[in-house]
Amino acid sequence: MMASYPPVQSVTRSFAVLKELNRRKVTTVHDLHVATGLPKPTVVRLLETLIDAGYVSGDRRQGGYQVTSLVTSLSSGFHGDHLVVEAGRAWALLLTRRFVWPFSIAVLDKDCVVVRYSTVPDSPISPFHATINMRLSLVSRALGRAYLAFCPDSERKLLLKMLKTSTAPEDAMARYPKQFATVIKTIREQGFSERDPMVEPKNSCNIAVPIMQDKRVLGTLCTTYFKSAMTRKEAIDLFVEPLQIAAAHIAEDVDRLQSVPLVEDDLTSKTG
Amino acid sequence: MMASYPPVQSVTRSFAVLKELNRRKVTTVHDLHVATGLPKPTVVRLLETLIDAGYVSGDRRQGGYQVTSLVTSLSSGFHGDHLVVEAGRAWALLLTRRFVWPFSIAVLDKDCVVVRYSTVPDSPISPFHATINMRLSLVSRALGRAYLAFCPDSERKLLLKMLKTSTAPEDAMARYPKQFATVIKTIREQGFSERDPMVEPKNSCNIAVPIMQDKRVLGTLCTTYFKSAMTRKEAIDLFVEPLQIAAAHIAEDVDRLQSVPLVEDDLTSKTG
DNA sequence: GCTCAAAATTTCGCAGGGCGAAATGATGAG
DNA sequence: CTCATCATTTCGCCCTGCGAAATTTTGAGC
Repeated sequence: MMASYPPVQSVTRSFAVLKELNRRKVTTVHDLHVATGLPKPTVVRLLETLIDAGYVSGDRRQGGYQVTSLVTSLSSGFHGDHLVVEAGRAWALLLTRRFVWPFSIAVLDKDCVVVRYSTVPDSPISPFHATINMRLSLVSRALGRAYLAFCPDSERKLLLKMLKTSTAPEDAMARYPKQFATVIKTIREQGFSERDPMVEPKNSCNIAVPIMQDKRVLGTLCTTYFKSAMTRKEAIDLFVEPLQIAAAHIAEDVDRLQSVPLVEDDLTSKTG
Repeated sequence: MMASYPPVQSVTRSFAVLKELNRRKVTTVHDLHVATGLPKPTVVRLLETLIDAGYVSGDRRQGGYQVTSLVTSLSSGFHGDHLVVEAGRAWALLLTRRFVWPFSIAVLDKDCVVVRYSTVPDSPISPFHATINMRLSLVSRALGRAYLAFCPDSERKLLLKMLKTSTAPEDAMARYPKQFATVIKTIREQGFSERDPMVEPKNSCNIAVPIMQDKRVLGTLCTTYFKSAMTRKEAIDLFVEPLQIAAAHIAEDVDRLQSVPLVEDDLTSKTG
């Protein structure tokens, strides 16, 4: 279809508002005004339309607005997510319930990773955190570095080859193979990755681990924390082990989903 | 907030279009025109806006239009789904991949069940099937009947008491306790439920099983098939066991998610 | 390859729907 | 109680979204 119309302005605006509402648990009119640049009467009008449609609830007295369960109708037709994301969602929620900090899952997409699941909206202490569908560098971001460090050598060589020609500023270190090899080596030794300290935001840091299956990386799992809330050492002591345990469980769940028979005679034929 | 504006027409329309796109894998302009009642130029204009925003892709030559992975940004803030839904999603997808027919998961909500997950968009052979967020009768629908039949006696008595005053036509049988008790007894004996044959659509049927935990029903899982594609006996032979096996796995996953320690010393203290 | 029904796309004049500055109201920190 | 700030409401205006009609495209059937 060759586009015959310009985008419908109020529709584009309403999706910007809804997307913003999905980024946190509760959002105010002011928050939406700031995030979208829309005049407040416009924000209110669109909010009221979303409330009328059932996708949003709340008002000022409740501290703001939030999405309702009905928003699942707006994405229920998309099931193309990786099995690792399907299997990992509940574990990420479990981690946020246990530790309160936000957790995310990312998968490889060409020469970067994409956040496919995030519990940012469920965490009351959310540093600026990659929102869902955000593409993150394999070179400078924790979620990406965990992928690069733990994927098979042949895959890493291929990815690094692609990254050498990348013009993205955050991929710059890929053009210094020796320096970056040291980074990769350190990550492999310690079993987890962290964001390049040169990359914004500077008030937070994150820790990521790979989700492995048969020496392949299915995806990566990470948390983010405020530097003001704990030291790096405290964060490592607190998060690395639970991240690794959860990653192992996610991998087990993927295994089971891929191999469990659903009929008794399938089981019989396998043991037969 | 007291509503100060009428809903923005084009916004309401665009969500109706997007919701419809989520109901199936691929949708045509004609399909959307029929489902929403909107004139085709209006449908095309809204579609182009959704494409421009990245939530939809495709065109006539691809057989129609479909939602993209970006729609997950429109619901990512909602995480209030029951753990049974989180745990069950991947299993439902697995079932559809294995059997091609659609599968759904529902949970209790007051005096009916609500479909919280459905693989209808992933199944090329989708009979009219309950879409996500649809409320279904406990009395006449398979997903609801499976709940009623297998929940604890005390809970069933309470639900039946509520249902006796229901004016919904599909709950009518709740007012004939003896007749309905026979239905419940049969379902318990055979281990699965089916939709009341008097309820539309008549060209399909479904089979549902409970997802049990400690004698409580966490939710229900079902499939739908065309009567023209197989006999009732063939459907029972094909689906009941896999449904029951998948339901057992889902329940196990819920158990593990609720109880697994994420730190080694938690594990130590438990075994200590 | 042609016909033709049906679906898809495009045009464009029009009017009313959506807009946002300004005004007013509500809230809560100090 | 004051007052800064956020929330809500008003309402005149204008340009955005509309949809009938026209045109184009598609593919089934022969």
